[in-house]
Amino acid sequence: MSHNTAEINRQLRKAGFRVTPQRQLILDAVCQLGEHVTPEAVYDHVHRIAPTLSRATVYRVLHFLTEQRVLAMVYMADGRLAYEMSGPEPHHHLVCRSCDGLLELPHSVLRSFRRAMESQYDFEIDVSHLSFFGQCTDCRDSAGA
Amino acid sequence: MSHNTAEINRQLRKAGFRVTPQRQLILDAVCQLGEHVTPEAVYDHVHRIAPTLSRATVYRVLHFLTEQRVLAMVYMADGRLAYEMSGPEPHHHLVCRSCDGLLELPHSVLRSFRRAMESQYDFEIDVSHLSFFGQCTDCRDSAGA
DNA sequence: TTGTTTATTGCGAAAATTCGCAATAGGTAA
DNA sequence: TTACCTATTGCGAATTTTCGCAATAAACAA
Repeated sequence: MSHNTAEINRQLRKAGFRVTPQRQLILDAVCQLGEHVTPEAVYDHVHRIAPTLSRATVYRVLHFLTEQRVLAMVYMADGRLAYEMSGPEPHHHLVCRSCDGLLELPHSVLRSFRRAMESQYDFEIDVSHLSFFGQCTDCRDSAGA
Repeated sequence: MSHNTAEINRQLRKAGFRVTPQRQLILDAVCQLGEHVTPEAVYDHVHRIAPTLSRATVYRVLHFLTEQRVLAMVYMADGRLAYEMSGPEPHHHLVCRSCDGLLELPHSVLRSFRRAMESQYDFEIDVSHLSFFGQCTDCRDSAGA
């Protein structure tokens, strides 16, 4: 468990929300399961510990924690939705549509783009996590051969 | 109807796929319904004309036409998936999470970013349509007040 | 502690999306 | 035109995601 539970709980309470065992379990699950965690994976994991915890709650909590910026939504190549912890330093992915491979993109790469949107459009992009889809070197090479 | 049917059909046949009335109806529907068209909207529209056309087919054709780059997937602020024609000149959106408003982003803005990814990571980003989420001026102002 | 308020959960049903498979019908070549 | 091959459809069932509402239990104040 690498997230700061106490800090997160304080933040939620301060905003008038409640810290429930369900929310903690689900957060722990995402944290342990790593990157690109699907709702079903969370449910499976959590259901073993708390068999009465319902699917609906998993979905609701996942949404909720995303709104609170504790988690970040991640789009998979197939269009499905997954989640992961949204750490203090955002990171991004280049997702290859052909091989489903992931390339990490440091946040610094997005900084200038974000600033440009702010100055040109007065729009504040949420960059907690972005995924870009396309083709990696290897797949492009083998396709073009 | 503003898409070049003949050209698209030719392209599909050339790739070994078939041009069916269902596919044409669904494509026409997306074209007519405009931007950010949901599967349900397509089904409603198409179902009036062809009552036996099934939901499954709508989903399959939407996926298919996206793979063929005829349509582009668009993520809505709530995480749901929608579709739209992927014209010759891509355009992008700044989507406000608070008011769901859309700001058009000309493709030129993305060009340099795309090139950077290509030279730095040798990764070819598919930029047929991108959506960035965040907050627009108005919502930020009213929230911060 | 105890009581009050109301955010949150669990349940079952609804809605949305995907899957498997037999039947249909495009494309092509003779 | 006809016949063949197989991509695609429609159907119904499975799976995933959302919804509505009554019951529960966090947070907080007394």
